[in-house]
Amino acid sequence: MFDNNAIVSVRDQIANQLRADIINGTLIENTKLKEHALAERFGVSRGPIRDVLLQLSKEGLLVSKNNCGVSVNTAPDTSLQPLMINIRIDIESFALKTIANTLDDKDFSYLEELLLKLQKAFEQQDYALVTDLDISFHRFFVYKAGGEDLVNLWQPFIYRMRMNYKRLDTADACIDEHQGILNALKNNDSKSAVKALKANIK
Amino acid sequence: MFDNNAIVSVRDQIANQLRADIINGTLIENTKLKEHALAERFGVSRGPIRDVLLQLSKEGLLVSKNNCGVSVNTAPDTSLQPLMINIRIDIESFALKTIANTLDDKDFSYLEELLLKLQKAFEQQDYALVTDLDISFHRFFVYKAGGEDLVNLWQPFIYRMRMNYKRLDTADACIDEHQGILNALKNNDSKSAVKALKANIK
DNA sequence: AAACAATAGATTGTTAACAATAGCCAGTTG
DNA sequence: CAACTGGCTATTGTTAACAATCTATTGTTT
Repeated sequence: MFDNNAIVSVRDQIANQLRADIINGTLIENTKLKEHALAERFGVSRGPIRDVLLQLSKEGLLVSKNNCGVSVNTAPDTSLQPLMINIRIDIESFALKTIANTLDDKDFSYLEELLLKLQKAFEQQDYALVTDLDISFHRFFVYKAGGEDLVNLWQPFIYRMRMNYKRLDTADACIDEHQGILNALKNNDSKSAVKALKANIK
Repeated sequence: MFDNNAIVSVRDQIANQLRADIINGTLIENTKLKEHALAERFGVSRGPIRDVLLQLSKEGLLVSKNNCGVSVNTAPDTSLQPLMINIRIDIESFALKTIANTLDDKDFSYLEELLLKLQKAFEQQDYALVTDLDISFHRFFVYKAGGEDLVNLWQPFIYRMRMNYKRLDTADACIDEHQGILNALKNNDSKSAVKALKANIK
């Protein structure tokens, strides 16, 4: 996940693209996705496409009915939102507490760089990239604390939640909140980090 | 999920079988699963098998490395267990509170029947079935409260947790705990239901 | 005209052959 | 003797054709 080898499988590339389209609203709710059309779009056969659709269904972004194809899932019912927020906070607080005092300079510069890119993405109004970087920032903690394993449990929540608020905070607030988390980590102050996190998740 | 049509896709049948094998310990950690062998075992081609492996990887029961096949995942690190227990309780408490006062006789008799089967499975020492029925009991709440959507978020946690304790409680304790939840629901006492739930999850 | 049945088209589910890749073992070289 | 290169085998990744299923339309019947 955070190793040097930047090779990404065809499947993951397609999955990332479709995920982005759904989260950004390019693909609207209930849109039916046809395997053949997607295969043509990405220049592969239907096999890998089916893999991707299955994957995204497991993540909750798509819903699939037997022999009836898959379509873009509706945003989760708002009644679920408080629950999902709680769980995100549970997981990410756990992560922050776990990794506090274990980060080195390389980790910090990775996060700093992420925030710089985030700032730039805001300036260029590239909101797809904003979302991507935002998620990457949080994923870093989760991965550090619980590895691929915990990331797999955590990811569906964040993806599903993102379907609800297409509109993001103002740039300044978002950057500040993330910077708050990062600063607290630098000071080995996990309590403040969690506090900053809670301000960020809503 | 709980509708009459009992038709289950080939994919799901195979997935259920493999899941059971992993949770029950028939398939031990780090066992490498070969697509061709599985295809032969289940009498299908490699296509559906690949789908299943991808699905179970998303659930965390398997891990997959590019071009290197999939193998049975190790049980989650014990440091994650408190977190996972919390989240299960979060979700299932939410579910119990949500559905309290909404259940009808049909629901209750479904749950009663489940407990009867559970008792029988214990008597016959069919622990695979015990696990299955236990999970079904809890899934009922979660589905009622949040539909397929919430089930998808919840399921990976329960599967992953089940990898840790192969050994189940004694029959009596397990039945009693579930009966406690059911009784509280019948009395529309969601508070007691949650309390009984917390006793059950550990 | 409304309801039902049959048919045609489109779409997914499955299969088997083909291509690419990783791991392993032998043979070679310093 | 250790380390490396090369090819071989086993396994996964991909493809395109075929089978099964669903949707919609059209035609028939009452």
